[in-house]
This record gives sequence, structure tokens and C-alpha cells, in this order.
Amino acid sequence: MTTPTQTQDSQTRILDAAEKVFADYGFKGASLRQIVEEAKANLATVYYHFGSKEGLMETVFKRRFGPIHEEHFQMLRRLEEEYKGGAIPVEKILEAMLTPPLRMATTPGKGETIMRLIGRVVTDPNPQVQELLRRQHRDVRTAYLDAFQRSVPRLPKADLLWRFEFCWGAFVFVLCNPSGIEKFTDGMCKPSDAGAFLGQMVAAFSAGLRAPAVSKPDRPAKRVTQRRDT
Amino acid sequence: MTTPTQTQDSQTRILDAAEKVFADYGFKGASLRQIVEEAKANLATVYYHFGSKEGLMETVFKRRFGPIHEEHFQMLRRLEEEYKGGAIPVEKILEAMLTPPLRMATTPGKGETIMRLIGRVVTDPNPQVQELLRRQHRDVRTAYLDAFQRSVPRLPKADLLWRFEFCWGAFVFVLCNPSGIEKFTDGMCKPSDAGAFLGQMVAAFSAGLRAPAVSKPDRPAKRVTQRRDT
DNA sequence: GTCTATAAGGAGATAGAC
DNA sequence: GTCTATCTCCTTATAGAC
Repeated sequence: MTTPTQTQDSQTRILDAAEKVFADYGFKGASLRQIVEEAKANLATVYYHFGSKEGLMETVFKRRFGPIHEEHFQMLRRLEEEYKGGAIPVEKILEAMLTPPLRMATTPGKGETIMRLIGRVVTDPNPQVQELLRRQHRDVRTAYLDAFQRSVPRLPKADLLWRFEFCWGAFVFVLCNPSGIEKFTDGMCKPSDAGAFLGQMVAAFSAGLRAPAVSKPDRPAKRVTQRRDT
Repeated sequence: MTTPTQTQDSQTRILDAAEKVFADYGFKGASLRQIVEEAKANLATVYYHFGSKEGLMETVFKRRFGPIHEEHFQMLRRLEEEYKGGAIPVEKILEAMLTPPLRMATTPGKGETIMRLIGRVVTDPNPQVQELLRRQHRDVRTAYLDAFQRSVPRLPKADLLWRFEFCWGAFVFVLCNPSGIEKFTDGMCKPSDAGAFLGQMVAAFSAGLRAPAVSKPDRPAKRVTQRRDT
């Protein structure tokens, strides 16, 4: 046992500090010196543990986004079992999609920081950041898109894709600047209240996803054994 | 007349270049040296014309956001005349709110850059940037919120505010990374097609705004001349 | 493993010649 | 008005003592 009264090891302190500073200033805007000052650690320690600024960023992301990623699949699998492969109501899919990040983003004490980190990362201009993120979330994305497609089968694919992007965009926009949202709405919207946030998202986007189609209907998949034009 | 065959003066070249580099890398991520290289201008020219990096940023924003701001009010005023101060359909308000930035963001040649600039700026972590932006758009925000409130009077204020943020968030999320959206949707969503983008936004969010309420009904404003509890 | 000292380069901003 | 040279500060990263 190593000095039981010490709060945390330097590695964890640096990760916590990095998470905070990245959330505040973005990847480029955050400096390692700010981070180690906040962490009460030494600059060289960062390089010893994480190799580089980019390595630190990867570790910061993995710590939070890894569990979210796993829970995403768990929740969707559970829904698919419950509905036995049939259509799942859009409300349930939306809940399953938004709950994992929301749960992580309301971790006691660090909730607001994690919330802002998610929003910051998703909208970060740095291609390194974008690549890292999209690579990990591509399979989640397609899994949820498939579920939605089965749930609103008559909605053209293009419409579904637009509305899916809108939903995700609205969500991360609020995550980006939760205290700003609260301020500009005179406290009537509190993103820190995960239940209210989720309820509002589900209400708005289940209606949005069920709205009438805009595009022309998808051309149905060709049937090999049948012909229409004879 | 000054050398008629020269394409543009240095001021304009710098503004164009800055717009591009800010859109690509954000305010902090963009360096003046990158900008002047792109503009084929001299570093000192930036300071001569704009005073500082922040001054350059302000000018870049004003050039694009000023006209958008004016058109916002024009379109809303025209709608209010047309409907003589009564309720305007939410579809019309949404159109009036999204058309000015979309028109600007589809300027021939520079459309994609301006689009990304808007998205980048709105989600930029820098407080300077945020302050500058919100100060100019606060009055537009309240004007459109008022219009929506009259259009869906039975919707609780809190619900309206949430949905308004969702709408704005979805919009700027797409603006942030239009080519990414197009790529991840296999070309089925083209943000550069302003008509399609607008149509999809209006369809999704007019339904979202008309969705059933989530919060309890607002307490009606007190009437001075009347009492309910006697 | 931990820390100090420092390298090497990029940033914003300015002085001063022309 | 325009440009070169430079100042000063801050950045990521590393070498090497303990």
C-alpha cells in the first residue's frame, strides 16, 4: 500500500487536469504547462506517462469514451432482445443513444467538465481529434441508424440521415456550453439536469423523426425473382 | 485608378485568407503567419490595417455576420407585416431564421468556407469569441423567440427554449463540418444544397416545435384587474 | 520514477528603414 | 503605406542528474 492518505497518483491527477483544460480551451488551446500546473505535477511526468500531448489526449478520451461506447452497445442489444428484432419505438432508441453520454456527463463532481469535454471534442477543428473520434464511433452510429431505419421504415434514408445528424448536433451543442445555455435561458434550461435534458431531446426528436417525409420515397430493393416492367 | 488588373487589395486578400484559416483551425489554432502566407501579404500589413489578431477577427466576423444580422430583422419584419402581428406559422419563422446564414453560406466560390466559419465561431471555446458573437446576436435571438412563442402559445416557455437551442445547435453542427456530413452519409446529405438543407431543417423542427409539451403549463400572467381566488 | 535545465521552434507584436 | 528584422514570450519536447 502506498501512502494511503495521498489523494491520487500523478497519472490520474494529470488526466483529470487535462480533461478540464481540454474542455475549457480545446486541444490546440490547452497547453501542457497549464495542465501540469492544475495537476500539481511536473512537465516531464506527462512525457514519461503519455509520450506526447497527443498521447495524453488519446488517454483522456479513452477513459471517458470507452465506457460510453460499451454501454451504447449494451443498451441497444438489450432493446433488440426486448423487441425480438422487430421495430423499436424511436423514443426507446433515442433514450438508449443519449443515456450513456448523459450518465457519464453527470458523474458527481466532474459532470460539467466531462459534459463540456464531449461537446468540445466533437466540434474540435483538429483533424487528429476528428479522426480519433469518428473511428471509434462509426460502428455505434451505424448500429443506431439501423435501429431507427427499422423503426420508421417508410422514412426515406436521406431524411433519416438528416434528422439523425440534427439530433446528434443538437445534443453536442448543448454539451458544448451547458452553463451558457443555462445563462441565456434565465435558468429555464438546465443541462445538468440529465432527466430534463433527456426528456426534452426525446420529445423534440421523436416528433422530428416521425414528421412527414421530405425526399421522394426510396426505391425499394430489387427483387431477383420478380419483375415490374414486363 | 490603381493598377486595374490586380485582383484585390491587400486588406481584402487578408480578410479572405483569415476567413479560410479561422474556419480550418479555429481562432487560437490559426496563426497570422499562415494567414499572410495564404494572402500573399506581409505580416506587418495585418497590424497596420487591423491592429491585432483580435482586431482582424472582429473585422472578419463583421463582414459576414453584419449582413446576416440585418437580413434577419428584415425577414422577420416582413413576416410580421404579412401576418399583421398575429401568429406566424412556425415553418415561416424557421425559414426566416435559417435563410440569411444559409444565403451567406452559399456565396458562390466561398460558400463552404463561410459555412465552416459560422459553425467554427459558434462553437469556439475562446471567451473573447463567444462574447463578441453573443452580444451581436442576442437581440435577434429574443426577436425570433417572441415570434415562436406567439406561434405556439400553449407550449411552456421552458420547452420552447430547449427546442430553440436544439434547432440552432443542429444547424450549426452541420455548418461546422459540411464535407464531413456529406462523407459520412455517402453523399445523401449535401449541406451545400441550401434548399435541401433548409427543407430538412424546417420539416424536422416544425414537427419538433409542435410536439406535445413536456413541462407543466406556464402559470398565466397575473391580471391586475381580475382575481381567480375569491 | 521524478525533477531541473534547456533545447528548438513558433507565436504575437513592434521598431524603424524606405 | 510597405517591408525586413527583431523582441519577447510561450510552446512541445528532451537530456541527464538524482
